[in-house]
Amino acid sequence: MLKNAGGLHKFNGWDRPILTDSGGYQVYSLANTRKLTNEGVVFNSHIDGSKHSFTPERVIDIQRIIGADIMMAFDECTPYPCDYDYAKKSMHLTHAWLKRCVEHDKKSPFLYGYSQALFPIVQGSVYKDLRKQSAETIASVNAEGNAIGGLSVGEPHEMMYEMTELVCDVLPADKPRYLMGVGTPVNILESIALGIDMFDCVMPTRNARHGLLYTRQGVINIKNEKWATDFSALDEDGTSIVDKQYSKAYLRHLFKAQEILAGMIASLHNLAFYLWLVGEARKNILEGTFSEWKQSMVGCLDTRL
RNA sequence: GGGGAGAUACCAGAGCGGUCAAAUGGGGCAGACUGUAAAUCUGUUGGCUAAGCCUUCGGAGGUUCGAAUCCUCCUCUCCCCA
Repeated sequence: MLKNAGGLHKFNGWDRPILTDSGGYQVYSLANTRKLTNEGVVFNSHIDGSKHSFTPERVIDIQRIIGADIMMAFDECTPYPCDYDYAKKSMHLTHAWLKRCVEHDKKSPFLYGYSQALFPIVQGSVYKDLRKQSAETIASVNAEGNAIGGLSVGEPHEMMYEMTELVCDVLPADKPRYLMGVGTPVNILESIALGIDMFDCVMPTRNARHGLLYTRQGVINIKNEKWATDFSALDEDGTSIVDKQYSKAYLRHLFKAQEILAGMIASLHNLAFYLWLVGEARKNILEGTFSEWKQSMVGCLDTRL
């Protein structure tokens, strides 16, 4: 399935795949309100306080029903910092849950006439031996693609890159390597250089809602006063429809007026920028110019405009 | 015409003799955000030759060691009655 992801393949009857997460990240982000056992996780709804539980089996069932083309295994995303003993214990828990996910996945039939891939997730915090061991375990599952979790949770970038590189050396190169939760435009380019093929992140949309725009010249905080009377296009080089349609001053006004449209326009812009960025990366890889191109991009992307 | 209430920083609004450059909201300015409990959170918001000093609480006087706080007059707002 994924080998055809370039074009001809139809996914869930549409032309774009659906990817669902397992809830593993909620185990991390809802740390205050959940109870974790070997069986799974119990947590209270923030909406009405009702109890809910995630187990590896249940998480597969849910993703089946959603019909995701790529389902994620249930894991525990450890926080940073995380002491070695806990990281080790947690990694083994994630591996045990993975086994249950895989078994349950095999047992349960596809519901909508197309197959669903199940990606396992490497853990191991920032410890090299754990990361290596986890990557080997994950690779041995022989899934259609492999994910790296537990990074971009507050550790220094250098550490994140070091772990990514180490894990990429173990995970098969002929299957997608998916770095979960990353990241900034620079993070993405650096990670591609280390062998990553897939990403997902809240950054382009959440930061857009908060007024941060990514461009190839650098980062704009559109809420800043300096844009108040700048009536130039949102992004002269932008590829999305909003980029030339709206001015910086207008978007700033929408933010100041707390118009919901502000977050929508900014999100469209950032998403288009991310798409352009990885598209360029792909092009440069194919042309053998990725390294130089990345070098030239990284210099600008972090600039504050 | 008679009676009453009040004027505080950009706005609203506490404070009612010293611990007040003045609570708290809002607004302004800036920052954070990385498998989305996130249209969220944080800092800052009189001026300077800044651990100190200077000018602020409608205006002008006064009382006091000391006033945004007490007294007198003035100006202006709002409410009730006629």
